[in-house]
Amino acid sequence: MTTPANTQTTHQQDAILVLLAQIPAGQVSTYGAIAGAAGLPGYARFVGQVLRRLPKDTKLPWHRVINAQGKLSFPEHSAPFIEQKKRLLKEGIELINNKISLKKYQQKC
DNA sequence: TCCTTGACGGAGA
DNA sequence: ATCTCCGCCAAGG
Repeated sequence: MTTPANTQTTHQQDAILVLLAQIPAGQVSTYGAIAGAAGLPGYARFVGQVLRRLPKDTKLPWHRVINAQGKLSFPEHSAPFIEQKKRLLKEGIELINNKISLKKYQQKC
């Protein structure tokens, strides 16, 4: 076989994508929570990098991932911010002052 | 190989 | 509750 060099992070990336697909509509998760669930505590930033690399036409619910503060990790005037907020509202997630109540919407499982 | 960047998180003022 | 600073880790220049 050809030397499978980079397997470690690649495998973890796949785990992150799987967890992302696990998030049901109407609920959200945080970068840190996904990282921890993937067995990578403290890798919140890495999760962000993985999502950033997702293709524009991905079927994965990337919009259900927010930061630990319950807010969207995009500038309020940016296009992705508007798009994410739009999708969340469409799923029945309530944003109060551009903030989401993790208490109510964060996936517990 | 070193420095900078980034869809983060948490503590402090 | 808002803002700033520091620590975290991987990827890119």
